Amino acid sequence: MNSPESNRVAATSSPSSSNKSPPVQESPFSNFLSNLSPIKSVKAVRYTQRFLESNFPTPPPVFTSPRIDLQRETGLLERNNIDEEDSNIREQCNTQLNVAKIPSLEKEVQSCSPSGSVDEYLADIVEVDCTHSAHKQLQLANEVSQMLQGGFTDPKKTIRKVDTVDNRSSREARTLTSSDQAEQNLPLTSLNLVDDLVDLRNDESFNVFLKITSEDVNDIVDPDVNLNPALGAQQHAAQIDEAFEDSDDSSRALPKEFVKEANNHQRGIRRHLHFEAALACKSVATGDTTNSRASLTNLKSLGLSHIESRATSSSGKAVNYAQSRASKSSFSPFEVVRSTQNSRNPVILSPIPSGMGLNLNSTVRSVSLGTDMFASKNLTRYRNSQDKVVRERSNDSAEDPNSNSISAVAGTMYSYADIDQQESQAGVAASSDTYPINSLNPPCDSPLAQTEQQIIPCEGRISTPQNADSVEELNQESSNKKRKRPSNTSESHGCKRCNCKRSKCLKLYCECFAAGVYCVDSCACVNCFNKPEYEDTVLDIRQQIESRNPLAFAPKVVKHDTDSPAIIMEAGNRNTPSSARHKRGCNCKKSKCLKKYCECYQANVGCSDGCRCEGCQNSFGTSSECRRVENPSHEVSGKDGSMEQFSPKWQGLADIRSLAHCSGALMFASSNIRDCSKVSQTKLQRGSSIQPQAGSLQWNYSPVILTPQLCDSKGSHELTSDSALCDIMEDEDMPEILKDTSTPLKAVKASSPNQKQVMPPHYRSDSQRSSSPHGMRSVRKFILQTMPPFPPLTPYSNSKGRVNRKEYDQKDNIGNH
DNA sequence: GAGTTTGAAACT
DNA sequence: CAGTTTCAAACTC
Repeated sequence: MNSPESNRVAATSSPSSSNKSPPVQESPFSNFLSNLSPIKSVKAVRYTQRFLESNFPTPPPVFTSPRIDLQRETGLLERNNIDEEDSNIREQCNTQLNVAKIPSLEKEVQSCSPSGSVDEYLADIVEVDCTHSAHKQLQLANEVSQMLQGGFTDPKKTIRKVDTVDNRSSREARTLTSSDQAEQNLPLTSLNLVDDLVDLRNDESFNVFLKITSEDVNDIVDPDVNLNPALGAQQHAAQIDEAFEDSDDSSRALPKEFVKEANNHQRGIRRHLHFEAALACKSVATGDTTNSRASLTNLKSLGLSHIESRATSSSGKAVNYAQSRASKSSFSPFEVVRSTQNSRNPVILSPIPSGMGLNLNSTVRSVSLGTDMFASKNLTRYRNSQDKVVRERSNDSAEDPNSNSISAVAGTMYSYADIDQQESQAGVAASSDTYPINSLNPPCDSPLAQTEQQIIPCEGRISTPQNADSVEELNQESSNKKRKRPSNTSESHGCKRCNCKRSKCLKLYCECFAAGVYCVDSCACVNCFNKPEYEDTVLDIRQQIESRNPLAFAPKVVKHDTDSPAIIMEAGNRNTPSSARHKRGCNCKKSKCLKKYCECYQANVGCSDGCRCEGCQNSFGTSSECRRVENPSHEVSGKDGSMEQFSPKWQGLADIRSLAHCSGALMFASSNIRDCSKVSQTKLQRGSSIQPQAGSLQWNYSPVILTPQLCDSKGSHELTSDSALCDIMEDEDMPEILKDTSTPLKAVKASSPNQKQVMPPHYRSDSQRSSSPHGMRSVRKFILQTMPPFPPLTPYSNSKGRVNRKEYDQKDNIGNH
């Protein structure tokens, strides 16, 4: 093999310990994984410790030693904050028992946050959340559960360590970690541990443990449910639903739909999460802990809620708090997770399900989140699920959206997750469906899929009821689609299913890999290494690819930023996102950009000057008058000189977006960004009532069409605000990386920074907003996520660019009028 | 379902 | 950086 990965593997020669080899392949990768296993071990140890600490306020004194030893063994020094976290956990354990303090605690955490800017921005959200302590309480419990769940990625070695310390603790730790069935498949050295875990499931003590974890919550979760791998997702949902009904806390009672939806959703998200977690771990392994805040930013860009940001910004206090709350949580995360782990699907089950998209790939990797990152992820997941539930509930009650935002139920999601790979796949599709959009092209399939996944993963999980329905349909269908790529259906359902034969799904040829998701069982790929078991390999390959092209995993389609709420509103009926453009542009020769060979066409975006296509007849984006203004000649004869005046903007925008993704970590480092977020938030709120719809592009960098309204006074107003934002962002603290206009195409020549400044809060699921008043809040989160993408292209972020922008708008107005 | 076409990705 | 090869999706029959 000449492939990079093969070379790498060769370089790292260690005896293959893999008991689980890829379908056909033997295992150079196993060796690779084995070499990387220490990283996992460290991570697992840490989380195990956390778990123990949270459930046992006085952790075994010996416990720290193994960890330290492990660190030494692995040579990982990224644990600088472990002690800090430990102290935080202990400290919080003493105070967290009081549920009433939860809201205040979070606030406190915020105040303590070094980041300041972001935290401040989030503060208002917290306040809202605090008003609903009941939901919050449940939320925290779920968060803890999820965190615990996600934290134990590689329990095997960790458990070993723990066993030596404390049998009881280790036992419990196992329970937690055993949740991942996938682990059994991992080519890790401590395989025997897996067996123990399996046995543990049937062990009485295990049930006891589960019971203990759930006692505080009135035994909401039935251990049997969780332990029964055969249970279908609906069964789990039903059982959990019963649990809720039984719960004394009315706030915990959730509609079954919520649970089911959450379940489906979770499964869908799972694929995405793998990478995230892996990336986080990878970052940790690299020892880059200098910019946890930036990492947090990345997470946010992936859809993290403000909770996460709080947690991370506060040096993981929030997380620790959540963990400490684990014992108190109404839902035992472990239980839930365990049920998932018992599922048949070894591959899909991810120790660290995360709701984030892959954009972490580029961003997270560069900046290690360390422990905080995982915690943040978990929190994010949890919160998203909560949002989802809340939203559904709000449909019935139409109450304050914000208040619901934190209601806790999310934790239940995991109990349903991953009955098997098929379901998992369906879940992915579901998650995709949940993405904003009325997908003409479901997120996962179109080139946008990548973008969507990267940006909205978490958001997408907040699915609307109809999404849940579609999810169920997908689940049913998925079983029949396995190993067969459904013609035109995979895309329609927003689920990526590759068919790779020779790339091992470790190249961008693979849609799954390119989209930053793991392949699922329904994929027809051969010798696939794009699976959680090989996350190290995947991450390594990804790094290699990114080393060649930092934007390789950036969204291929970027949206034009002029979409203010008003614009979005106006553009709601459009399905030809003229405002979106392909990052690099296509290079079509024969398809005339009228077939899906063309990435622009596939993404439902119009070609731009960045494209090098011949005989372009791309109809996307040309239907709108603005599009014609933008490129009068493009529609008929393809690109020509006439586009020049506008095309650079698009390209520049795209590039900026991409850069933002790659350097998203840097975003939050700047306090200015916070300001921008605020502004954007304002905009968003104004447009929160928008009914979006239309094409798949709407979400994410959704291609908002430049409608006449876009150009009118409203648009101008927005632009003005944007300009202000631009000024702010330009002036200070802009990381060089963001300033760097270099892109593969280097197309950002004269693009106006203003274009980018406008936050597109709407790429979030429009359906979500339309269906729920929560949309506003969601948008807010999204803003936090996406604000980073507006780095000023230094040379061009000047006033001139703004002028150009205005001119552009004026043209649009003229063209429309 | 097999074969062809196509263009992105990877390679040289 | 351009040309070539590889690859897998899209498409056709």
